[in-house]
Amino acid sequence: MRLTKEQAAKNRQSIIDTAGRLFREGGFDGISVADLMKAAGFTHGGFYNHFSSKEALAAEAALSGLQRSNVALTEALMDQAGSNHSALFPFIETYLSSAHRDNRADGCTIASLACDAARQDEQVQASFAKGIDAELDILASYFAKTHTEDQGDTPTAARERAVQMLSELVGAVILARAVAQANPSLSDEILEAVSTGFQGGSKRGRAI
Amino acid sequence: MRLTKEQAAKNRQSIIDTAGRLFREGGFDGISVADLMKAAGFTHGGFYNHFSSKEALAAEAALSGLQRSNVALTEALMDQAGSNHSALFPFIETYLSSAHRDNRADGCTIASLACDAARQDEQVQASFAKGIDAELDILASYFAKTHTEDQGDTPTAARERAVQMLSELVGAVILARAVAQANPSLSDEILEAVSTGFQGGSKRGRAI
DNA sequence: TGTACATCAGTGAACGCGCGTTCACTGATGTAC
DNA sequence: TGTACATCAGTGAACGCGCGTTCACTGATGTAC
Repeated sequence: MRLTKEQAAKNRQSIIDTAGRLFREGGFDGISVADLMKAAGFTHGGFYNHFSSKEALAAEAALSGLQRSNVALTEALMDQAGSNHSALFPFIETYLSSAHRDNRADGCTIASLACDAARQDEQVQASFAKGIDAELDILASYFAKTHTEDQGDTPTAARERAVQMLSELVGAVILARAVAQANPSLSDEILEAVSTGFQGGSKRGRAI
Repeated sequence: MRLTKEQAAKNRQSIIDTAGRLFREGGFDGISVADLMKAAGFTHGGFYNHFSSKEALAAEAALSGLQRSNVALTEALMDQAGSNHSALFPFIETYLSSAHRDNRADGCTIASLACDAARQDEQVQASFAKGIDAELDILASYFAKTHTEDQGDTPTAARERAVQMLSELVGAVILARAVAQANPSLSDEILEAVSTGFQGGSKRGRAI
């Protein structure tokens, strides 16, 4: 039953993609290797032909998920580069939507798995470090470009704002998810309050 | 070997406290009932004399940990009520310290377990909803009291600011922990950037 | 207050179960000649 | 280009292990009379 190299590589990527979805949904410990392989359309015995351990797959799946989001963010910011309004608005609105809160499998890898990452080994944390650092660079370069004249963002200040914004977005989605089943109105309130803050409706003057 | 009612109640609380520490450290799935009971000084067989399931203990431990933090926060804000500077500064500094990042067991229950809460049953989420809502009320009433004259915070705006601040603080600690082992300088940068924002050093005018 | 019995927190062995990982095997692909 | 053999992705049974939970048992406490 040996497969072509291309097919084997496709299957490997399919396992990584499926793992990404299922890990985001249920956590690294919430899905077994056997169920994971089944979901990808294989039996579990072949797993170790592709990965040295479940943890190694976790690191690859995390990196893949983070990079996919970063590519999408970069494209979204380029699409609207010439627009009057902030190109970040649609991204923020989507990120803080109830749809994103309610669909972990297809959502942000950071919001789903960052808590677990604190307890995983260095391989997994290295994926998060790479993905988060890249996302911060994307956001910082956007801030540096769009705000140089009127708000005087130095590269340092732009990076600081990127860290602050990512922290707030990630925190909001995590909080909203933590209470979603028991208190849906609190969950909605969290998403809306943070969204309002970024829309410039807040007294804190945090309009983008 | 029957114990006095007081001793039994003490033992029960001891299990809850130990569970809180170990759950924050390793996640709800990261510690077994047997190890948990051992850490509390008992054999595992007696567990079900106190709790109907591991999940029920998780809900109790989460609520207990959240309430403890809320009591501490309330006291900290009262202690400094007459001060010139914001009474929140010390809280924020402690929250965003590397000591807090590196000691999950004794730290904030939200920052440690909120991601996992999204995947737990409604009992656990109810604990988070109760604890988070209470913390938001504490912060909001602080904002409403200290900023009424000069910044015109309505109760609604105060609550919004509470949600935004808690999201950013929780998000920052989670991000910092996710990359701590693989990229310590990125981890430090995250804590410092968010701390700087709250100190009013940012261009975003977010001074408390 | 004293006695007899029910209660129940604790012990430690045992339960079934699912986990991550290993293994012998299959057979089409890849490669050396 | 054709043939012979090595490679390796996939299969499915099996491994040891730790998990959450249950159980029979112990014996001091709590309670009814």
